[in-house]
Amino acid sequence: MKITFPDNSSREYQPGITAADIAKDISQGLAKRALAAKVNDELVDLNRPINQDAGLRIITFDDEEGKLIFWHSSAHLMASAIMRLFPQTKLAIGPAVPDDFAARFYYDLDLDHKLTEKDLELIEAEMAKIVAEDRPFVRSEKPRQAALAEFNRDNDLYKAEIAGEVEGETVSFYTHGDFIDMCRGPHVPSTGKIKAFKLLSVAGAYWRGDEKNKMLQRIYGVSFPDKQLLAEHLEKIEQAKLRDHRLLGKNLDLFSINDEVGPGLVLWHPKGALIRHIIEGFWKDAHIANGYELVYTPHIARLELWDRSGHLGFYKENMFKPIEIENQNYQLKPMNCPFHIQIYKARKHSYRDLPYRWAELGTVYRFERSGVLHGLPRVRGFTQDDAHVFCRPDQLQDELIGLLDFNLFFLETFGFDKYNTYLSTRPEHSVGSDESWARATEALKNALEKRGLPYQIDPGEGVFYGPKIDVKIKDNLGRFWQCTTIQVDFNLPEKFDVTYTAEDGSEKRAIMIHRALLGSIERFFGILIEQYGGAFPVWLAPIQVIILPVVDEVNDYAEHVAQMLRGAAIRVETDKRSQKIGYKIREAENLKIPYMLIVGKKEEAEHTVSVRRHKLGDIGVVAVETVSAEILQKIKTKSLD
RNA sequence: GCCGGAGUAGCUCAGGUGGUAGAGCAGCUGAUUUGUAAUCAGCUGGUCGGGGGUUCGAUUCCCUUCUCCGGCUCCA
Repeated sequence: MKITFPDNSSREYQPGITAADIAKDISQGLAKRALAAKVNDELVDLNRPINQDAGLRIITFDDEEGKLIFWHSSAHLMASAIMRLFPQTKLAIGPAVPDDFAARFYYDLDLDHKLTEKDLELIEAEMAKIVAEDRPFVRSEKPRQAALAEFNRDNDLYKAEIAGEVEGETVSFYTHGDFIDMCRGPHVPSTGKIKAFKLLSVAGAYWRGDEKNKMLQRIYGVSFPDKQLLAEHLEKIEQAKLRDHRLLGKNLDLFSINDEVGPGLVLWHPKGALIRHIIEGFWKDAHIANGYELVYTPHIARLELWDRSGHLGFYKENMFKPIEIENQNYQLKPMNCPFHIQIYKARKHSYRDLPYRWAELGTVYRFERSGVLHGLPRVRGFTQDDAHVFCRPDQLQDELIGLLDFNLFFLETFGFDKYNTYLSTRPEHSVGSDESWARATEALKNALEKRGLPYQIDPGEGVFYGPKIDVKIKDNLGRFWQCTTIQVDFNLPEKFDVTYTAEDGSEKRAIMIHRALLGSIERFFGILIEQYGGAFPVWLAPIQVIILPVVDEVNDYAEHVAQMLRGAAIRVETDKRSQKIGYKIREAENLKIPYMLIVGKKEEAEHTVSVRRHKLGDIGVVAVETVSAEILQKIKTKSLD
């Protein structure tokens, strides 16, 4: 029979041969690295016989599928160790998690004993034994009904629930050593393949992710085919910790969240506030330059406004309680849109004047459940870089395309050039006619396609009033963050009777687009801190330059240089303390100030400065004008280096 | 909200089987005049997260509450 490989080459083999044998026939190296096989389009174990002509790809850890198989097998390995140590454990589910950054596996367990860090070490030690035993993974099959009966007999309720739902009349099991688990597979050949692993954490997780269900214990782990890869992965995790915006926010004195003020409420310290000011200034200028007008709206409004908008009906649980004053209820705003609608309704509008693009950095308050608060990304008060476009149906397409371009301009300015785009369709709980949802979804889709942006459909993930496009940006560590959302809305215009006067004098319904590009200023700031590791590019750095005099005698010259730069609108400070230069440099490096200008008697005499760049080190001695021009150029171009 | 863990000086942490705590850094004062990542000395600084209980006595034991951390769920 003929086996065809991915490069379209082929070889002849006897029927019944396994992928493992074929891998060995190709090369010893491949045989060693082989984890599983893809026969035609099906992932199978290496030892499954191939009986007819087929396409074959040997799967290794380098393949995405290979990693998932490897981690899935690791979950089995971990479960087998747990069953040896805690035989009373009921196993729930143990998959691999595909994620660019947080790649890992877990197993959800039901056991009375509360697992601790210490237990993780015990489990790791037991896993190491099972790896040393090099137990092969062996597949077997059973009629589904028989398996179901056994699970019910053994009171293995989680497996029974899964067995009750899988398709087909047989289910497969994988055994290694004395451990058996129902599993679709495939798996790596044997436990000996899993040479390097680490259990990361234990946490609660609801069965099937439903908070009505029982809370199980979940152990997360990572594993790799060799120790080097594991070490690299753990190093990556350590690096991420150093970039954590909560840590940097404290160390660089950017912001704080204070217990006495309240959880999820951000205090912007001067340096953080300055960065925010620059971002917001850039944002406003760019909006005005792109045909937007700025508006401001209050922080509270009559409760009835939110009832009419539908927010009360859909998000009451996540809104702060109303404030009662003079027998009237007022609501702290969770959204800006009803206000913008009221601005629109302040007068009549001609079809000639549309579209209106109204933008506001609007601070909203949402009651987030206590357990979900997290640094800057998840807070109770935050500022949306919001805008609403009111347009005619015939303008919708162009508006959306313009928005996509405008958005990418923003993201790229901050150095985000990789992103995933999603189109979210109608959710279960929503308002409006099927027809308007179809139109809105179609409009978003067309815009994406006209702009040639690849996207994934996120079924049922739209907002109650309309479908949306979401953009998740990828940061320097490969993590994705949701920022942009662009939502088409036929519903609020309906509820608030938003119209314009058409050419023929009739009143026609306007269409609204809701959009936030950076999302929340707080969250975006958090993302930026992590993206840059606290070392902001020159245009954003709160202190762009620090002058470091070597001895007190040149303090006047240092101040003179500072004044020159300040005159060019560069943010500069001078460190005139009687400290050794190494001390001042160390401090400036820790503050991640992009330019350190060291001046001593030599520089004073020559009217020069010795330039040191953050992380790059000593650059050399240049004229003040030279470095000033360089810095101004970087600011002007919003350079990222 | 749920599961688990943790709250000691501004920060990072040590300590104590119940007798009111200690270091480094930061801050302050002084000395030092220094050439590319930490000069030296002295001083200040804590109701040991809050409240309640047990006790002669609680930072330590118990209860409760708040906040944070790792997750789950949720996120207009």
